[in-house]
Amino acid sequence: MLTIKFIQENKDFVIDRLSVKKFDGKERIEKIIELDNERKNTQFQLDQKLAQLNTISKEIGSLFQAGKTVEANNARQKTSDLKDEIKVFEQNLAEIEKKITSILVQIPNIPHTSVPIGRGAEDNPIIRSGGIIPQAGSKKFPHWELTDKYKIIDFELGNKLTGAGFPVYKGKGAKLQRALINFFLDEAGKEGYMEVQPPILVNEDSGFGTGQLPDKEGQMYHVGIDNLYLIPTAEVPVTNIYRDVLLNAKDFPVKNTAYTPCFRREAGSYGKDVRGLNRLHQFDKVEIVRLEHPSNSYDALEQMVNYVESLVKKLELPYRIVLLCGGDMGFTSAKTYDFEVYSAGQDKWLEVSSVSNFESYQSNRLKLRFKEDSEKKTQFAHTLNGSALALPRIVAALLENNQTEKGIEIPEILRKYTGFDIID
RNA sequence: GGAAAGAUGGCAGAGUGGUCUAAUGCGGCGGUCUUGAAAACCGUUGGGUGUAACAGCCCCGGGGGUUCGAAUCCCUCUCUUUCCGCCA
Repeated sequence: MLTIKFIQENKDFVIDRLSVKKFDGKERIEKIIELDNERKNTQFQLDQKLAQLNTISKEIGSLFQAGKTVEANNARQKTSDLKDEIKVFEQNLAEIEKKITSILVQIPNIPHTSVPIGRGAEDNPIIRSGGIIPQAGSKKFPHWELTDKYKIIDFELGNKLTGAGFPVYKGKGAKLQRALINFFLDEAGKEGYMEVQPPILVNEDSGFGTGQLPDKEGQMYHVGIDNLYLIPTAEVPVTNIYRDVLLNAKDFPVKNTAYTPCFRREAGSYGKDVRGLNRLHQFDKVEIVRLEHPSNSYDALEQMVNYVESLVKKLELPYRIVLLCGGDMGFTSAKTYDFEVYSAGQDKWLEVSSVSNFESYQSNRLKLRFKEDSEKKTQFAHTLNGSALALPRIVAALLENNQTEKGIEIPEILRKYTGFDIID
């Protein structure tokens, strides 16, 4: 979430930038400023009362030790009013703080000044593209027909075991999954990301830290009996490794990567887009997470985009990189690039990665700070992350683009991971 | 799942109701000495809030309570360790 200090000092700027995200924040911003002033005032009065009580208590202590019991007991009488007043201030303060937080978590991150204005996906500028879109010659089948034909992914079986959106990968289909995961992790390792294997269930604090809770609760599967959530992305556990951590400026960059299954309820999604591998409840993803000094986070974002680009190039997929406009951005992000690959069987661009800079929006929630050697004050670190990459749509594109009469050709780079050249 | 013990500063560890604004040791930082280093000695050493800067206030696992006063007593939750049970 945004810091109150920043809101206090940049009120009009914040309101203006929020409007780029199609968020009308004027009323809430003004309310927060008002409440924060009230908070300071209440805190000050409470502190004064506490100071008085501390003084009296010390006096009573020394009176008792000096054996002056009568005076001590007299002094004790005086504290009762003081304690009542303290109680009132404490209650008021708690109420004000609760109100502030409840409004603050409703306010999205403000987009970076380089984010274009726009309403939705149709307004996202294409930054770069590459690869060769297969020419329409022979008929290209959608992947759900290919997975059936070669018996590599069984959607019906998943329905039986769990429900829609939980496919079973079989034979070369399963091996392809494993190959992609290993390929992505190896590449991330070469790029300097340390591999971690986090839990895939997280607690409420973690969900809050990265911004899934409280608002997007319905997007996550919840294990009620233990009050834990299945992660929608490795971003959640990996970023929360650094919750309540105080780093040194020298520690940057901190680079982690993780493979995890991801679970999303996708409540409200239905229709054509959910066919086959396009939208699943459980899928595999390798994520990269990076912590940065604020002065370097936008360079880091470009580096991450270049890295993800290198992956789709190595997989020989036709791709394009779009910069999300204000209206299409996520709640917590300050700037996001999406990667889309072209999938010939559906004649569609499929989103396979989203790379974002959250600036200090997450670290404020996480209390993820750092300190310069020369300075006493701590600052919030910047957090960034990106998919590198999400598997299902990569698999869909590979199947649809690489289909031939003989079968599905595996890209050169993956062959040492799969152990086979063709799915037939 | 049952029983017991425990959770204190970067680490180790004392403190069981009133100079605890937490002893001591290690580590870190600065200095003296030295050609340089080590050793020794001296000093220093967290976070939050707040302020122009001080002051003040809060933090001894989390939350609540008792008391004029809580690291210390009570309740509760979480976690750790040991033993038992179960078990990949």
